[in-house]
Amino acid sequence: MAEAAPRRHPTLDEVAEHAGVSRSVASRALNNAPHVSRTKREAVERAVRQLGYTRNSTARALATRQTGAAALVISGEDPSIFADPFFARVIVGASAALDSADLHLMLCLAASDRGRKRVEELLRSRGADGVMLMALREDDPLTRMADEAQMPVVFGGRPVGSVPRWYVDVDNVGGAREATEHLVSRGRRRVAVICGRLDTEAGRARYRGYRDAMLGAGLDPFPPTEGDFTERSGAAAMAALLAEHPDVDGVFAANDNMAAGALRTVRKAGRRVPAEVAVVGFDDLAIAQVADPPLTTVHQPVEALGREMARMLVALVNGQDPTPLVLPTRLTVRAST
Amino acid sequence: MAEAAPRRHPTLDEVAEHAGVSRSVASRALNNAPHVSRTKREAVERAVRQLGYTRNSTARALATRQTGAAALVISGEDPSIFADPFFARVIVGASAALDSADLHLMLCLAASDRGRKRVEELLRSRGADGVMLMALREDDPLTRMADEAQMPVVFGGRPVGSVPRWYVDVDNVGGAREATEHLVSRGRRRVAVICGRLDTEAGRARYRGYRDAMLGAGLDPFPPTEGDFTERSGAAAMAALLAEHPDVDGVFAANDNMAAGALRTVRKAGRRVPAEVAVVGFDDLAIAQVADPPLTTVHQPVEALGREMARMLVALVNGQDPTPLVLPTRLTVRAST
DNA sequence: CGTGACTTTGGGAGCGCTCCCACTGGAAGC
DNA sequence: GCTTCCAGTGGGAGCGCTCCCAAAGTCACG
Repeated sequence: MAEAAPRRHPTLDEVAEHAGVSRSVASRALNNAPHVSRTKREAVERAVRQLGYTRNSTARALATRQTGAAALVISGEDPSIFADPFFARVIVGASAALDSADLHLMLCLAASDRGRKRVEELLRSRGADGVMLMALREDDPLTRMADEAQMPVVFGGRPVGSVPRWYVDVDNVGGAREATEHLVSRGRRRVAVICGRLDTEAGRARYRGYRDAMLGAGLDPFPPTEGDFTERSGAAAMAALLAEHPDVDGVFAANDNMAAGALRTVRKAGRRVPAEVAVVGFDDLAIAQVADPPLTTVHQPVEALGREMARMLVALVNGQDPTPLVLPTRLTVRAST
Repeated sequence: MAEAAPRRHPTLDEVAEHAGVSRSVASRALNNAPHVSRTKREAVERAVRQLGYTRNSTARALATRQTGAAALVISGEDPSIFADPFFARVIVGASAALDSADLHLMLCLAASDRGRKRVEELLRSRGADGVMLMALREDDPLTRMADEAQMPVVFGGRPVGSVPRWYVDVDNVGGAREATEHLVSRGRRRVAVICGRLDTEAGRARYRGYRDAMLGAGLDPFPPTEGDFTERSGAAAMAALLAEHPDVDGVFAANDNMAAGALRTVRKAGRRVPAEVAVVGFDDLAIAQVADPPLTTVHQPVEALGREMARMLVALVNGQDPTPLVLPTRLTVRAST
């Protein structure tokens, strides 16, 4: 026609013109909406193909007030927390669930101040349809931002000191209790604990579970020896434990990384696992199976955690009001106990 | 005023009215653009504060034709490939670089057909300003999509069989060669190789490096024993190797996961590392330090890989024409050799 | 053949922002 | 005193889409 110039991106108007219909009809045809005759629908489809048209998602987002994206925000002082494969698996689960709801995933590592600023900007400027929040710590500035967010918020794990309206968590207390009871049932009496960060709810809850189990068994719980969920901190905590309580015969570590570190220290100290010291972890990540000896651990459904967070968010975005979820854990016994 | 109704989201027009200026001035003030008097600028800032205004990022995106987001696409048959902590570290690097360019990160795990469809949709509908592509395999459908993408594309690692215009890679050949030469320098003569997937460029390049080094030392290279970059596959490959070539005295594994698996098998077979069999890995991920014995490995700058990909993309988005980058590797010697 | 009940159609008004441009008025230059 | 210049200003036209709504066409039924 007149405009043979190869425009970069054809618009819906051009498709409509090419197909000899109005913009409205073209739009309806594209969205598989009703009230379009068979002929015109086909004409539009042909025009789309000939022009290589793809709808501009930004314009659509503006008109519909839906961005088509959900954000996953991972808090933490420094970005290396994200190196924990735990998050990778959460993402796998969330990504799958978002995929089936046709939502894209925006990943925000809110480590630096700048990162947090940008998250705040995102939450306030409606750059996403909803947000999933993880790894919050005590007095985390993200908690306030979440309150002020202009969109639905789902928490992964509960924040410290408050119970949000919507969250997906794992039965940390129950899992830790079961792990500790298992050690006791193996005849251990001096069962120590290597805690995760006690400024996280998961860290606290797992200690609580340990404590409950010890008291329930009529044993003295150890005071918390705190790690930060890394292998290195587990190794250090175990060294401290061995120095102070040489008669320790069991250890519950609040995650697998720290349990692996503990294993390393115990081995280096020349003690045998599980004969002299039995060790239980938490998470059941890959490292648990690779550890030497393979780690007895509390399995938690990590992909499911991500998936359920995403599903809950999708429900919220669709105007529903889902109920919070606490996923069960399950003890997996291997050679370390 | 007349409209005392508590509107959900104030618009720029409302801010302008509240501040007694025009929309244009308000916009300029918000963007720190020139041609705004001090008084009006302050009036706008006050109005913004009073109304709790935040700019609608979608509307802005439509007007500027910039989404403010970059996508990171990770290919792969099944999503579990993403569990490899390698990607987490790439993300940490990329995220930091994108942060300083004020771009958000969209993460796409293009595992399923549906996932790939959605990536294609994203690339064609300009849902991002640019895209980083990783873990492509031979004849990967994403290669074609990348060609047709309506935005800049940066490759992480080279795709099989072609050299894209913009990429960041790691010196896989050089690293593998150095690893193998190191084994030879330790007096090993029967040095086997556990390859990564040979339908990836990294897998092939690392085998090539191994082969070069063996030939250079006047030794017979082993034919490739192929793994898939997982610990389990490394263990299996090592078992096969030991069965077929009981006299193996050195192994180069194409990544740390497989090297760790090999370590496990060797230990189970009752051979000592490194006395009887020396093992070298590739990547220098956390597992290398935790392995028993700690793994000699080819360190690659994983965060830097992500960072440089992001930087290159930012440059492209800004209309520059950066040059491809190949990052150096470095052998890190530990107790396994 | 009129009437109500649909379905199909396209015009137009947004969604909330940026940016071009024409206009004003005061300072500087001659 | 009269141009020249430019910082400051606001109107208006998009960006490309969705969706409301009024108008036109189709059909069956009494």
